[in-house]
Amino acid sequence: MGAASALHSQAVAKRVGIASVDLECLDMILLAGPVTAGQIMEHTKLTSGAVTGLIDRLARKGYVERAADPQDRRKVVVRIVPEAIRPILELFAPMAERSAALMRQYSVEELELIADFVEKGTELALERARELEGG
Amino acid sequence: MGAASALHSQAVAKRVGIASVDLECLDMILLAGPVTAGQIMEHTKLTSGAVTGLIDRLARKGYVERAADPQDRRKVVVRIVPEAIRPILELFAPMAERSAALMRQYSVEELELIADFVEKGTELALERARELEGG
DNA sequence: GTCTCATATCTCAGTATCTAAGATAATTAG
DNA sequence: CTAATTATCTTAGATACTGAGATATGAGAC
Repeated sequence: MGAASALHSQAVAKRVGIASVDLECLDMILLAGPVTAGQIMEHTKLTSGAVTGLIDRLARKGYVERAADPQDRRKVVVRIVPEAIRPILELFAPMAERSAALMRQYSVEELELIADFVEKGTELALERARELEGG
Repeated sequence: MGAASALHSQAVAKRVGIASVDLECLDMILLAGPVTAGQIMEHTKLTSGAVTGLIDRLARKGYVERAADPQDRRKVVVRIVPEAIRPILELFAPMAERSAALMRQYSVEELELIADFVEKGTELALERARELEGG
């Protein structure tokens, strides 16, 4: 399912005309609200130089804007430009709708069971990833 | 969960010292048996030139071997070298064991429900990806 | 058989992205 | 107020990808 989901994202990215990493990053900014370049570094595991380039690409296409953080002026906060990403959200909409339709076929108890499994599986993967990075 | 799974794969790839795409490709060859360069193209959505380079990298490190297809000598079949990938499989083992342990906490009926949901979700993503690529 | 077209992979030039190291600027601690 | 730290940007060099074209094999028409 992870592989299928990655293929879906890749297909959307190709339609939009941006790289998969760039789209993934855009999604992250959308979900996490305005984020700093450093947060993008942590999330994508890219170096600072690569993140600078990534933000440059997204900004050049108008999807995001850079702004100085008033609290800490070393930081750069990156904000989504809502109008610009609307076409992208529309490409995701059919998948979201069909997922919702799939979920409606299950009872609340069943969905809770599935969600619980998914959360535990996610935690397992994240924990093991941390282990591999650390030791 | 897809993102977490991707992070786990990335962490394994980093430990092994190869790129994520290369590891993903190795996994595919392992699952699908000996495959041709063309099948790798389809799976990874890379161009033929990129796949040549990818096989070169895996072969140089000894993980796979090239061989001519006796049926069609234009084709190049790529085979896993089992001894070489053993250390990689060991890095995946803990995650596999813990996933198995998680699954043992559920009844057969519950697991069937979850598997069914996952399969349907996978099909949804693949179908939508095909739509985006086609129309 | 041989000619043509299609298929499978490789090669190569140009482009893009990444890493690593170092520069710049702002913040924090002593 | 100086030194150390933090956050981002810049740059050079390495690597990988795309697209076009080369090479070699296979398949069908005649």
